[in-house]
Amino acid sequence: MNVEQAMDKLKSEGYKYTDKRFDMLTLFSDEGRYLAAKDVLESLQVKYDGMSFDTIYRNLSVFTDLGILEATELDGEKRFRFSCDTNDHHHHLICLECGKTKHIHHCPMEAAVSEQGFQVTGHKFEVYGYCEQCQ
Amino acid sequence: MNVEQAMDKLKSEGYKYTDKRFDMLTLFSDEGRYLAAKDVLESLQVKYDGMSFDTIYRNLSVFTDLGILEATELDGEKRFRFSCDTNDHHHHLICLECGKTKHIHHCPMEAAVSEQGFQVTGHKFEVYGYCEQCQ
DNA sequence: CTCCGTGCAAAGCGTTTGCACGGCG
DNA sequence: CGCCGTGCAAACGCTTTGCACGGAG
Repeated sequence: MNVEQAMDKLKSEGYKYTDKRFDMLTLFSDEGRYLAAKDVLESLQVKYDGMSFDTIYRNLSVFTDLGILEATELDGEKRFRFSCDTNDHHHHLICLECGKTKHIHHCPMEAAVSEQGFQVTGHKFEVYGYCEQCQ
Repeated sequence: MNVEQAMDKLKSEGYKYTDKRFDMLTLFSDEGRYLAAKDVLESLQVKYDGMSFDTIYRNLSVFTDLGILEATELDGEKRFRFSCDTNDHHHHLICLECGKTKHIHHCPMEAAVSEQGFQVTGHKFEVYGYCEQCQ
């Protein structure tokens, strides 16, 4: 998925084109890492003067609902990243400093769970630390 | 670790004995599952009329600092459970309804991470779903 | 012209903190 | 009798929501 495809998806679902949505998606596409709402605001308010959290949050929510972004939560803060190819199930190494990620192509679910009577609906495997630049 | 050992630890670290602390620890010991602050309040305010979140949060913080409780975060809410034996590294199946947990004795870290240049400081592997009773 | 997207403001939720008092040691 | 633990109240950070206006289609 790239920015154009994401905007197409928006339109096909009845959402309108706006420069701010385009710029938000471009930001996520360019960065390719987890960003918090405040990171998005910081980036966009350079260009848009009155830009506030409301629009950010509302659009993040729209994007996530449409599967354009994927979300995780760290230290009570939601973070979002451009959705990776969903056909390729994987997990992330996440840098606690800059939010950059690396893929982990090993999913522990296969080996881990042999529980009877527990209906699994989801799982989370994340490794935290510091990337080469941030150490 | 049991309640008595936990209270001893508190004393040895210079913290005082209070009924509320004892009851909080007893609750966590009895339940043996993840509880949110509001769950603790709900349980203790039956016995203590003016009981408020302040004490809960402050003591949860103390307990966690001393390693008596372990914490995780789910849906923007901190949850705590009586610390399992720390010698036995493991992860949890967590019921999204009642918070009950089962241990997963397989840790994915060994198999997963062969990244160069990434300094790993922590990891999280949790499986979510519904236990037999809550399905 | 009709809604959707937006900014503004205020509220929401879980959590944290300053203060003064009361109780443990 | 000193200091820690507590309740009260207020503030906090992040997020969500009601409202009215302006811009996309």
